[in-house]
Amino acid sequence: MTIANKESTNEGITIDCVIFGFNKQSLEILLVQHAEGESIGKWGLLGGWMRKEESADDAAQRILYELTSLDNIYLEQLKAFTDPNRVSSQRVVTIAYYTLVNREDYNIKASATLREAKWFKIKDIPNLIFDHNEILDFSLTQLRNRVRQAPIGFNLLPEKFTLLQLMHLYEEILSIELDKSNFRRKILHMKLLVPLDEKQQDVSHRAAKLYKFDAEIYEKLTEKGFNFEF
Amino acid sequence: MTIANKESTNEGITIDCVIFGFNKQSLEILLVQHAEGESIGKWGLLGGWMRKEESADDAAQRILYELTSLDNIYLEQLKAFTDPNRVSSQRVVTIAYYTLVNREDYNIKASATLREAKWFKIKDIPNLIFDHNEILDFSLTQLRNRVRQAPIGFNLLPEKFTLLQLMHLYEEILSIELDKSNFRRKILHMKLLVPLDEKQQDVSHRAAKLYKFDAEIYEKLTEKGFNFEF
DNA sequence: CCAAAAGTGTTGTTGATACACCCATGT
DNA sequence: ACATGGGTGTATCAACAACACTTTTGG
Repeated sequence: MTIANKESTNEGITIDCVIFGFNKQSLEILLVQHAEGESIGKWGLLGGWMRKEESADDAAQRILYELTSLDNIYLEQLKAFTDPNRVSSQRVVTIAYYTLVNREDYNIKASATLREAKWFKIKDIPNLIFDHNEILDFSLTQLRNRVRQAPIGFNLLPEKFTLLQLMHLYEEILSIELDKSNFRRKILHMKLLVPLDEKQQDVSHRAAKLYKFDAEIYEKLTEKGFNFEF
Repeated sequence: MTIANKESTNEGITIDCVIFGFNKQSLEILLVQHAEGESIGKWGLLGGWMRKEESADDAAQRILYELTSLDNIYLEQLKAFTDPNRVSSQRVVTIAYYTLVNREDYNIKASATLREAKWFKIKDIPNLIFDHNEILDFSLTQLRNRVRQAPIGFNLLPEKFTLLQLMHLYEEILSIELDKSNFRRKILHMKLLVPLDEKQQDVSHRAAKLYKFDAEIYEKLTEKGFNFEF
């Protein structure tokens, strides 16, 4: 994020967001181009100063909204990065967040954005400003752990999805190969997904049934002692 | 932590530590008594200001050392707590840590401490200053999750321990009951523990074999794809 | 008819669970 | 001898992996 414009901000604390998206079977990250300061043109995480009257969660929501116009996004605090030398010119502590967005939603609303933003495949991440590569690595590890313990992967998919889409998502995030049949059994057995009376359209093969994830069902199962594990 | 004495500190950022210990089959937390300000006599987490030239990790180590004289302790960043009103008088962001200590080590070295400190059982935690109860609750949830995913519980035990001690530790932290036989099988099957040529002393029943945890073995197993799961 | 993905069925293996039982030691 | 915890053995069941198979649909 940019080291300028501190009016009404909390001294020395910024927010940085790692924004994950999923597109055509690959995991991607949204980066923004730096517009000011020493490092014009370099890519980095989306960030901004935390304001005096807002919490870090609120600040992250605001910063995310300013870029994407997206609201109500899955957002989780990652870690505070505090190395005194992480930014050369002055001391800045950053509180990093990661977020999972549905690329379809994003594509619709992201028109009126201020900064240059672009999706990068994990393999193609360039050198980023400050310690942003480190933050990104950390967030990837975190995502890989979390996605096995809680049903958060759905946030990367459209509301209605097929089981194979979901399987490809897990394969990509965890860098593993899965067996179609076993994956179906395992997921359906959890009774977490709502089967819809709809099928894929315009595919040149047998159309797959669509499912959606229901957070309420998950809550109820959790109360009964159910534990999502993949 | 106390809202005073900010010379050479980073503006508005403190460190708070949730210190877990395990004593006679119950999980306990070390709290310190507030000596200054509005809330004299109230209990809270051990805390202090982060200094300008140190990272949060370093600050946490230092603050912990100042109280306990303990070095090289298992310490992990929990979360930044940032509600603008979490401290009434002014805005203070805190970066919370949790740490697992071996009570035996602590008892030896904790003599020359500055503040009044006391161990509390989880059930007996009083009302704490600021949002420290919230931080504590969060750390408990975190501990319960982490202890199942990584071999960190050993930090709460003496270097040499019996399998039953370890089992009681898990039972207490996770609030569950475990089967002795099945627990032994599961843990020993991981081949993570080193059996020692030593037995318990001075017990009024058959003496149990002692084991120790070896971090190097764990590293090697992890490289081979082993995943600690309890 | 063929390609491509959807979806079902079968089987062997592994690991968790429940529980019964014997062993060693201090009082 | 008995209480207390240490330690072993076994039967049952559920979950998972591997893999073969059938079904639907567009081109």
